[in-house]
Amino acid sequence: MIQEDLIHKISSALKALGIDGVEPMIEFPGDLTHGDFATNVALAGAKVAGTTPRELAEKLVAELGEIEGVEKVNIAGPGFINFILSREYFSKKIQGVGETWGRGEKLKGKNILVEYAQPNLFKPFHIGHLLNTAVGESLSRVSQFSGATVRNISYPSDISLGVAKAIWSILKNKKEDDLTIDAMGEAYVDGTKQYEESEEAKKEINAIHTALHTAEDGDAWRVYQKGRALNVEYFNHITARLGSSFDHMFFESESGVIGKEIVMRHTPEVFQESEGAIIFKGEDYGLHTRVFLTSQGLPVYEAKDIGLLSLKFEKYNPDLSIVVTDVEQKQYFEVVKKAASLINKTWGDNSLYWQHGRLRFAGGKVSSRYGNVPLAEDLLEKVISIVSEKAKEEDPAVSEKVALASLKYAFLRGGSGKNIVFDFEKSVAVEGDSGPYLQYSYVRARGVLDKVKNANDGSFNVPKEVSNVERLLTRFPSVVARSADEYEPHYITTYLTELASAFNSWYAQEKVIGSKYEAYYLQVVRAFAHTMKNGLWLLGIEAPEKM
RNA sequence: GCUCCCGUAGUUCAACGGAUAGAACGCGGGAUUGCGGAUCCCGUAAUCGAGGUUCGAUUCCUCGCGGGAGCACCA
Repeated sequence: MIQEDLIHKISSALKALGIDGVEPMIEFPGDLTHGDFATNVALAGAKVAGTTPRELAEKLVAELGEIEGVEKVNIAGPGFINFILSREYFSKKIQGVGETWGRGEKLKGKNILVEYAQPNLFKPFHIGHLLNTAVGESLSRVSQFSGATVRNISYPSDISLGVAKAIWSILKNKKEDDLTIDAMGEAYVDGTKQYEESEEAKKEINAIHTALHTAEDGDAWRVYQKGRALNVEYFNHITARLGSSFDHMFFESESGVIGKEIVMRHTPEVFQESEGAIIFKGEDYGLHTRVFLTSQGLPVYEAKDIGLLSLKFEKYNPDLSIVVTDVEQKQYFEVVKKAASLINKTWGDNSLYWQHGRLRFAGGKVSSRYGNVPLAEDLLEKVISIVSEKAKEEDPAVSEKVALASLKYAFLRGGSGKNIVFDFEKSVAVEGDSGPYLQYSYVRARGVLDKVKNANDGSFNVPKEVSNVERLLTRFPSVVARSADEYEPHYITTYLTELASAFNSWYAQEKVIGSKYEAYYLQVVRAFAHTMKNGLWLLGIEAPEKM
C-alpha cells in the first residue's frame, strides 16, 4: 500500500533530520488539486526543528527522494507537502478493480453481533424502526465487508403492558378469529385509550399483563400466542422488504427471567435494595441510578438487558456486540453497561451501544393510521407514489428500489447521534444529494458498458491527465475502512455522492464510446460501476439495472 | 436542580486540529446531434457570542446564549 510506504518514508526522513515527537501522518486532501496525499509534518515539526515550516518542508522533500508510484512532490500553502501519484499508479489500480473492490481484512476473524430493528410486537412498525433498521443494516454490512463474521439479531419486546392492552381489546371485541396485523394495530390503540379512560378496563388489562408473565393458560394466553406468531411473521416480512434478515431473535420474555436471576445473584455486590426495589447505584460512577427489579420483584428493562447479554454471550460469545438504538437511550445504556461490566467484565468490554439520532418532522404531515407516528409501510407507500410521479416511473419494482434508496440515504446522510430532520418535500429527494442520484449514475454507467459487448484486447491508449473520478475511485477502500473503524456509514454516503458527481461531470465532458481512449475509459466506467454497486450495498441500497 | 447531546449559507447536511469552510435543495442564468436531462456548467449565500490552548480552531478547554434529550419501580 502506498499509504504505508509514504508514512514509512516520511518517518525515516524525519529521523534523518533529527526531528522527534512528530507523528508522521498523511491524509487525503479535501481538494483534489492539492494532490493525492498530503502531510503536515513540516508544520508540526518546524518548532522542534527551529526553522520555518516551508524550509523544513524543503529539507524533508530532499530527504525523501524518489518514491515508487509518486510522480511529483510539491510544497504548498503554509508548508504542506503534497504528493501527486503517477499516471501508471492510477491506470493499474483502475484495471484491478473487481467485484470485491473495497473489501478489507481489518476485522478478519472477528465475530460480531449487530442487534437492531427492535420491534414492539403488537405495536405497529413505525418510521423510527425504519431508521433503526437502516442504520443497523449498514453497520452490519460495513463490518462484514471489513472481514468480520457478522450475525444480525433482533430483540423484540414481546411482553409488556402494551401487549396486554392490545390483547384485552381483541378479546373484548371478539377479533381473535380473524386476527390481522391491522386489527392488532387498532386493538393496541383502542386498548391504550380504554386503559386511560376506564378503571374497569385498567383492572382487566393489568390482570392480563400478570397472566402473560406467568404464562397462565387461558383466553389471553391463546390470543397472545397467536398474535405473537403473526407479529413475528409480519416483522420478517417488513424487514425483508427493507433488505434485512435476522439470524436469531431473542425475546424479552426470555431475557426477563434470566435477568432477574442474575440481578438477584449479584445483590448486594453490584445491586442493592432501596425502598423495596433492587437498584444499581449509577451515581457512584457519575451515572444515573436506576431500578432493575421492582418492589414486586418484576424485572424491568434494565434487568432484561442484563439477561439479554447473558443469552447473547452464551450463544455466540461475540468479540463485539453492537446494539443500535435511539439517542434518547444513551445515558440509560451507560448504566446498563456499567452494571454489566461489574457482573462480567467481558459483557462490558465487548459491548457497544451505538445511538443514532431521533427523527424530527418538518413540513407536510403524513397520515398515520395509529397515533401520530407515521407507520413504516404507510410512509414507504407514500414515498413510492412520490417517486413514481416525479420520475414517471412505471415499473413498481423500480419505484420501490428508488423509494427505499431515497429514504435510506436521508437516514444515513448525517453523522450518527444527531437528530434527523425529516421533511417530506425535501427528504424524498430524487435529484442532487440523494440516493436516486447515486442509483442513476450507476445505471448510466451500466448503460455504456452494456452497449459495448466486445471485450478489449488489452492495448490501451491512456490519456496523460488523471481525472478526478480516477483519483476518487482509488480512495474507496480507505473510506470503507474508516467507516468501519468509527461505525459511521455517513462517510460512505458522502464519498459516493462526491464520486458520482465527479463521474457525472467527467461523463458529460468525455466521450467514452468511439474515443481514442475507449478501451481505457471503459475500464474507468467499469471501475466506477463496481465501486458504486459495492458502496450502495454497504448502505443497504440496491443498485438497479434500469430506472 | 443534576447529567448528556447539539448550534455551519434561506433550508437540509459535510469538513480524521490544517490550505480558498464543501455539497444539495431554493433562487438567478446557461449547456448537450456525445454514449440516459433523475444529467452537466456558472452565479448567489454560512461557522451563535466572549475568552483560552495551539505554528494553525467549525473542530479542543472555560463561561454565556439558544435548542433537544435523560434523570427509580414504564418500555
